[in-house]
Amino acid sequence: MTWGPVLRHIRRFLKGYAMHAYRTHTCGQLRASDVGSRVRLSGWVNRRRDHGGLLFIDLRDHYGITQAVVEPDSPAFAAADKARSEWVLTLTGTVVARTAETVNKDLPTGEIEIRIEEVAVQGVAQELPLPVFGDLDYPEETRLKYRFLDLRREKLHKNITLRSNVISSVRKRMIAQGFTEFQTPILTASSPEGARDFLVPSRIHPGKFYALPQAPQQFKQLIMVAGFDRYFQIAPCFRDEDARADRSPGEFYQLDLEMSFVTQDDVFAAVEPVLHGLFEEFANGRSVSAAPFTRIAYEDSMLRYGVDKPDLRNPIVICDVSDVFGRDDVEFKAFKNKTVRAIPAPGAASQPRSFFDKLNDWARSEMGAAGLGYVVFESDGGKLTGKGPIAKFIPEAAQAELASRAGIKAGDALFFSADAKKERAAGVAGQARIRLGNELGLIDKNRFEFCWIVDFPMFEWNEDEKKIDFSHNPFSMPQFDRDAFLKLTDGDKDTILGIKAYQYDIVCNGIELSSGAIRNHDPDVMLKAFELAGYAREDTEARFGGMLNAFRYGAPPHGGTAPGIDRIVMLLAGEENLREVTMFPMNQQAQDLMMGAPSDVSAKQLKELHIRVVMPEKAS
RNA sequence: GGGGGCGUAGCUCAGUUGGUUAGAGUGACGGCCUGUCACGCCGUAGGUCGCGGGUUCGAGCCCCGUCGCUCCCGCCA
Repeated sequence: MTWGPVLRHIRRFLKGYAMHAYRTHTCGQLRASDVGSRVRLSGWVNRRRDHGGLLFIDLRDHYGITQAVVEPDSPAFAAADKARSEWVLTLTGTVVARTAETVNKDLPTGEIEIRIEEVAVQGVAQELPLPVFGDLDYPEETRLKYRFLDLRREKLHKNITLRSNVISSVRKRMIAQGFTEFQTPILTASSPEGARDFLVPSRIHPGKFYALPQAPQQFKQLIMVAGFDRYFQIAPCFRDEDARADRSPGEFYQLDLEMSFVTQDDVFAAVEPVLHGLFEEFANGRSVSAAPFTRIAYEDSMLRYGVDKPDLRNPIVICDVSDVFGRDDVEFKAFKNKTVRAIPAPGAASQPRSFFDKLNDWARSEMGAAGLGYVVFESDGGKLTGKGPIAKFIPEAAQAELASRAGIKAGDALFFSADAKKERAAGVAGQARIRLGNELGLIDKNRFEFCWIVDFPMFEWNEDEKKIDFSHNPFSMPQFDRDAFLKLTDGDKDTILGIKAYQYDIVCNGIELSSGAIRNHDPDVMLKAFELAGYAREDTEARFGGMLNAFRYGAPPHGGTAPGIDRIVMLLAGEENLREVTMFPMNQQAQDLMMGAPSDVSAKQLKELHIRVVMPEKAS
């Protein structure tokens, strides 16, 4: 006789009855069909409701909330009664159906509850500096210091989960498009252009430093030179610049991508389905503009929207009316010989006087403008008539011209931004357009409107230093005949400043999601471009020798872009601050309040790194 | 580096023209309550009004300085 079959039988028997130490189900799992089962759940005490003769405990985990109940005559009551908010408990009991009146329709588990038979305390919690239950707003400092509590809260927990799902979807979509994921170094060389670098001192090489990559820009181009054809990476990027609500201090993530043997249109065609599909997947009822996305030349964007990242949900379109104010019959002297941009404000005629004064004050104080003139158009016996402080300087015919050019109808107002400098007039008009869109409620929050901004200028005039600068990315390919480009000299200033680059941004709802370009893979053109921007050939060779050298051994034409992951998640989550979609963010002063970074280091560590700290002198 | 806003109980906030003992809600603690799900009711504890200085008979409130947080400008190829 053998014991084998008997042991197997016993094992099978025990498996049916012995419970897992912590849980048989999650807190979001049980349904009416589970009634009668004996189950074990583990989680945090979300909420405790003590009715004296009856104690409810809502147990919460990542998956959901389940109500548990215990009565005073139960042997488990004493233990359950001690539990407080955010204690971690393991509850064992039987699933019972709730009566019709006590079903909670707001919870997926609302048809049942657990009748508590055993309570095990896994972890107690002190009084909370930040309640997990509820969605009240709390101070940033508290939230960051107790990030682990904030992350338990529903909104943040959801946002971070969304972020993970977004990244997972991006990977799938990129791989499906034939891209291959590669890692690039975190410790690399300091790059002379761009933002301030984070530096890491070298122990082995005294006095020398690594830099954290601002972006894997040169690496991804080298990957193309290496023949991998299509690269992507969810790439960490590090820039030591001051923070903003939509700009994390220190570090952020990009969907970095690069492709070989492509034109600008090929890059667009590869990126559009990824972004469009991604946004559709997580839109949750919101609409996503159809691919192919609208393409707007930089110059047109600056004219029509006053910014290079227009929010196309805003229906307001700016137009130039300099010539109307230049006419002899228009007497408004303040606008003569200036660039004048007109910003229509649909329906603003019914706004009180304070609305116009407030906007004017804002333009003067925050934008440093001379002010925002305006004309209110009303119907006067079927005829459109301008009213307001400056209307009397504008004769009827000129008013009609302004109205028709700006698409004004009765009940609208028309604001004017004027400046001797074209860029300033455009900039103030652009900010006024955004403000008017918000204040007049013209922005549909349930839409994602994408566009490409294309044809950025390759160079710009630096007025302070009286020289030509790169206006965006020095590695972009100029839209110019190669031979003619190589022959350009300093004397061709106007021609040079007119050169566009194969440089483009993706914008969604007024947020710049990414910047990209068809790269300059021709060493001669690259040296020439840097020469035009005032860098001697030797300097360029010294600074970008690695990449230039690579281009001399057979470089394919290539291009790419790098949408910001954090900003994408921010848009999809409907948040206005990156900290709401980042698991462990730093504060605006680039400090991690939970971990205490940055921190002092020991004298020994400094010595090993050949570093001596010189504290800044305190102003006295 | 510069500008705006904020700083009062563990937390969210109120606090009148400068006037007696600085309040409410929430959380904590104790009591009552058998169907709640933001449970309800009663009670208790909890304060260097960010910090320092000044004006005043008297300052949470006014002034100066300072620190912290936040938003913006600069900066972010």
